[in-house]
Amino acid sequence: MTTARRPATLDDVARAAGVSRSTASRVIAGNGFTSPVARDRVRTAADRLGYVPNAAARALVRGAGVRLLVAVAGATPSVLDDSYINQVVSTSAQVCAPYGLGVTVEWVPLDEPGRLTRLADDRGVAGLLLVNTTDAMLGLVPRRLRGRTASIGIGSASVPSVDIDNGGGTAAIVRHLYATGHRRIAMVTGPPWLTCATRSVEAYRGLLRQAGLPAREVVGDFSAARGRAAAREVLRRWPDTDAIVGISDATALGVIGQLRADGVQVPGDVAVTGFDDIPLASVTALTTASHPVRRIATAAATMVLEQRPVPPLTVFPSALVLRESA
Amino acid sequence: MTTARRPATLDDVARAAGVSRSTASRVIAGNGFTSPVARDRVRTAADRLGYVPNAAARALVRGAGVRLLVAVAGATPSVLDDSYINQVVSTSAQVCAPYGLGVTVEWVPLDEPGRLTRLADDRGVAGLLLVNTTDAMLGLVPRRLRGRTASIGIGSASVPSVDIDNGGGTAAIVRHLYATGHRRIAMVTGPPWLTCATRSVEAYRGLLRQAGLPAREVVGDFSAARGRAAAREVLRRWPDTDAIVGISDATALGVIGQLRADGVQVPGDVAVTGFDDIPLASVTALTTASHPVRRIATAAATMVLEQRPVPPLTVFPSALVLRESA
DNA sequence: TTGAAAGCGCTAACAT
DNA sequence: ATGTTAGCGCTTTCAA
Repeated sequence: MTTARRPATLDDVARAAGVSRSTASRVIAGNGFTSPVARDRVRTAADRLGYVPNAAARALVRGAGVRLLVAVAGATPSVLDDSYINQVVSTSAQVCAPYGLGVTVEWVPLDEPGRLTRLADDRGVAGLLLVNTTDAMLGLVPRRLRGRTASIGIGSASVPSVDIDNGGGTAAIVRHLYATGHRRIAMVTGPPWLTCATRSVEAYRGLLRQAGLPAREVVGDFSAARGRAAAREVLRRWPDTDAIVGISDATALGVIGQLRADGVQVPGDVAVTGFDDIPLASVTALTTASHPVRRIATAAATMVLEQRPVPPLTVFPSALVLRESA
Repeated sequence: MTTARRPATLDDVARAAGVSRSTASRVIAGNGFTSPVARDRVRTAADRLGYVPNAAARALVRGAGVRLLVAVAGATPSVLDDSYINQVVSTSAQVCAPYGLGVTVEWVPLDEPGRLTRLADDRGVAGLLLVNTTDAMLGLVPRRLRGRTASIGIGSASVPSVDIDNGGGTAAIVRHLYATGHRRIAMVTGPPWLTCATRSVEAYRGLLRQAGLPAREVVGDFSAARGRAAAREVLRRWPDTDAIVGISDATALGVIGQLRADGVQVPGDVAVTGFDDIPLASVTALTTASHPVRRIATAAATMVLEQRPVPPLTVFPSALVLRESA
């Protein structure tokens, strides 16, 4: 039985390997010149002792941080209470684990982007992951964090980003509706300030215009509750509507719930589509577009962790998922 | 404009306040004796300089860690890919933010509880949050982390826990079914090793026994896919079943999907209930029991952060939510 | 290619 | 009640 003794430090490893602490450090951290012999001996010793570098000590001397900050822009703190955000945070936390870094989430009010500065000025912050960010916030990323920042959504010259092809995804949905005979297609949109939502709306508008059809838009906010209300509004304003495009699955499910409650057949009378392909979309047979959120979050987190030159924009495709609701 | 200069250290604060670094430390960290005058001057100086303690330095000297480890027990790594876990991780990350601690998630294989030891031996780990843990894992919490560990689910003499009153919640559901005239009630259970799931099953069995009714159990795994298959199995084995209790909302939604696909009316022919009240339960009009997951995660995370003596077990109630499916 | 030495920012004895 | 002092474990000049 191994007694619960003090865990090995770099000094222990160096001593066991018969080299100086500096050499051991160079081998473990992977910087500076080391002879193959030294490398080998240090690695062996480290393995044998179960050496794990002390993240705090490392961060201290390097002036680096110990955690990844996920900064989510939004109107209210409740934006953090969202399954998409949960997934991004949780995935980041998985990606960070092997690096010995933790993850923290904070809300940045839309009308007070300067909050980001306060948060990012903390030296404990090793990297920054912006979610649903605005141009104003992108401009406020402190210089110290340049190259240690990535954005999920829009990016900038100095902030690389990963994004979903929302336009393409929405276009595929609208084309499908058109191809299946729908001509009076309405949309429940997202908040206007959100670029990714705007791209969907623009794709919808563009396609309808091309087809010579009028746009029928009601503003929503991604929530199911708003979706219910929006469904009523759509049918009140345009009673002959035969399809409703939801900006999100939650929106679409709200729409469907309200329609069915009002005796409207889905998809018989009105076809309904979502966006995101949340787990329950499959259960509820919702036609939607799927997005690899985990892969996206992984890509973004990896960018800030790896510090390698990365392409300024990585676009992930949106894939049409046909089910029964449209 | 404030030039982007080096952030203030404790030394800067001490100098500005005209006291020694130790005094400043005592004021900021809140330990040891300090005069009201000193307290005041240090606090003022810290505010003025925008001082933020360096988490790495603090952790280093204290021998404490810099992150909270959320350890999730499960059969496969895919347990991390779950909305409940996402919510726990994300909530913890919110709670940890003001403490300057990050969060990390790792999977602990059920058949290899020792993995926990390896993970927790990392000195970077400041605290431990066990999720869906087993007795074997509870016994492996390293001594260093005693008092810095909490469990969501079962606990032990040395590990305080927060838990849901699954038994009570399930009992309320079964009673409701009974009260509404159902007598041939089946249940799609969870994996047998999970204590919280077992408690639900036992409540179900107990109530049926009391009523002199036979139990009808099919093993599930919380997933919708398994729910679909289980629905078929239930009706094959007991064709006259008039109600199905799902161990989770996903299970129940799978059950409902399959029943409807097979032309069975819900709740007309068979009533179906879920458990958890996920956001979409309301949209799909699922009768279920709701649990304050965010409050639970907050309570658990706070326990490990605050280090105060806490009650060994905090039970959160399960609240019956009546909708249309039963 | 390696070692010696300095110090990152902070806390906690210990002394006063 | 406060100051002095000695590190926590690591990286990184600087010399050799």
